[in-house]
Amino acid sequence: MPVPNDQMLMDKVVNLTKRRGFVFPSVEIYGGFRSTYDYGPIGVLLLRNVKEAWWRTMVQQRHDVVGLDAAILSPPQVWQASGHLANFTDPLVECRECNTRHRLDKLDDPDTCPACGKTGTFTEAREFNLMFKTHAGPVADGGAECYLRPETAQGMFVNFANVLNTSRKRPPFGIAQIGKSFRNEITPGNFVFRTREFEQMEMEFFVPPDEAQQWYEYWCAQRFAWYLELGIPEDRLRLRPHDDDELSHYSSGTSDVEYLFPWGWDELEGIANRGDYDLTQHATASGEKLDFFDQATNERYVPHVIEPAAGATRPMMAFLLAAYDEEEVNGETRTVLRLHHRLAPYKVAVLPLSKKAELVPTAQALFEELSGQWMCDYDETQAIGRRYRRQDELGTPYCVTVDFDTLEDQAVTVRDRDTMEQVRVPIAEVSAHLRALLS
RNA sequence: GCGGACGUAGCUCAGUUGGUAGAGCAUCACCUUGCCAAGGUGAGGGUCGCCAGUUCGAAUCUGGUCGUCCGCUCCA
Repeated sequence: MPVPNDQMLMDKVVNLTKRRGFVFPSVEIYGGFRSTYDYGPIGVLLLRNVKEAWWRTMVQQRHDVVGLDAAILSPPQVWQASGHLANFTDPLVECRECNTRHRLDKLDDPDTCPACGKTGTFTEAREFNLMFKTHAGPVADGGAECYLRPETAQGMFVNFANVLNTSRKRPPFGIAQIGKSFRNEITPGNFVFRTREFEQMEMEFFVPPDEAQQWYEYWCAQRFAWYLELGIPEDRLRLRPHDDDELSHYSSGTSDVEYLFPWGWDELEGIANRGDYDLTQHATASGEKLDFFDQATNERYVPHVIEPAAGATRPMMAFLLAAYDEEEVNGETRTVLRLHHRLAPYKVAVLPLSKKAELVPTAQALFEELSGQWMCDYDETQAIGRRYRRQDELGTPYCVTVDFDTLEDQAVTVRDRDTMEQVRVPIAEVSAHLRALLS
């Protein structure tokens, strides 16, 4: 039965993630800490799989993209050059009359509230810098000031020359990175959708200037297809070009991949044409040459950049919401996460039909063998039907059951999560059988 | 941050006019069963978000604080 994509679904999924150890609100024993979440035993597997699926398509399966893992702490010069110090600071005022908040720099009349039309009701303007500032070294004086990165992208720009000189790549080529970023969001919320500490999956693709538009279109299509391939239904996914007035300070063109969340369309990923903005800014600020000399054409140019920038936890949420399903089986509700096998926390669960002594050693040996290839679960408690339900809720695509016949025929039952069908497979062939299914 | 609503076991909730906490499900152990949330017997788990105050006495009243949700705003 289709589950309506509404607040009820959101509640069910959030509830499931807490109940089954996907996500916990941080530091609950101290009352919680706003806008931070911890990923539990199951959630850490799912989140890693989302990141691994991204890395696989963006780095592993490409000849033209290499990886990077840059530092989170960075000095003010980087953010001065990138424009974040100037553009990530919003002067905000609040209307005392109608309790709305506005960006002072976007108001036509700095004294009149656009919401209620009253004049002179604003509070003093307050600066909201979205970057976390801290101090490197033991003394917290001005000279030691540094920032937690608000995006991973600058690590790629700052290392552009390093990568160019060591990787034997030339435009068009990309640098990809997965890592934590930090933004002092005014209002976090919607579970893990907007948090102050979050994980990004970003790739900067450096291209000859005259190829920028075609690569921009290429990456829009490529990224859109990625979500479809991993199980997001087409009617809940769209590519939306930004209007001119919502473009970031660095972008000359941006499209968002959006998912139809229970609260409406919202962003999973942005694909931006950053032009030569970043490399030029860093070249000017640092005095280093950040360009490319093309021997074939005898031309020197500053590459333009196409940037697909995704969150990690937003897609994770979208995959969970899209995978959540309920169906009626024997008068009971069966909750099942129909996650793509590449995303499923556990690929296989090994379940001895009984925990009687004669079945356990065989089951455990099989578990040991399969665990060498995949993240597997092992469960011998309670009735078999209940254990299938537990695995269904975690999205485990295959269950392998060792039963009393196994002792005779040296074969086990492989049960499919989606169809609930079972096939008998000789123990010696289980590994290869599953490998084919999970490829 | 401002405005509104809310905060009792892992989950869903009871808790009467203030008298010092209960149920179902879940978890764990044992018995029974043996392929789709079976049955039985037990067990663990809550200073009622936290801190003060009023009171002989507060989960129940008051204040503060933390957190959650919605709106304003921001964004991967």
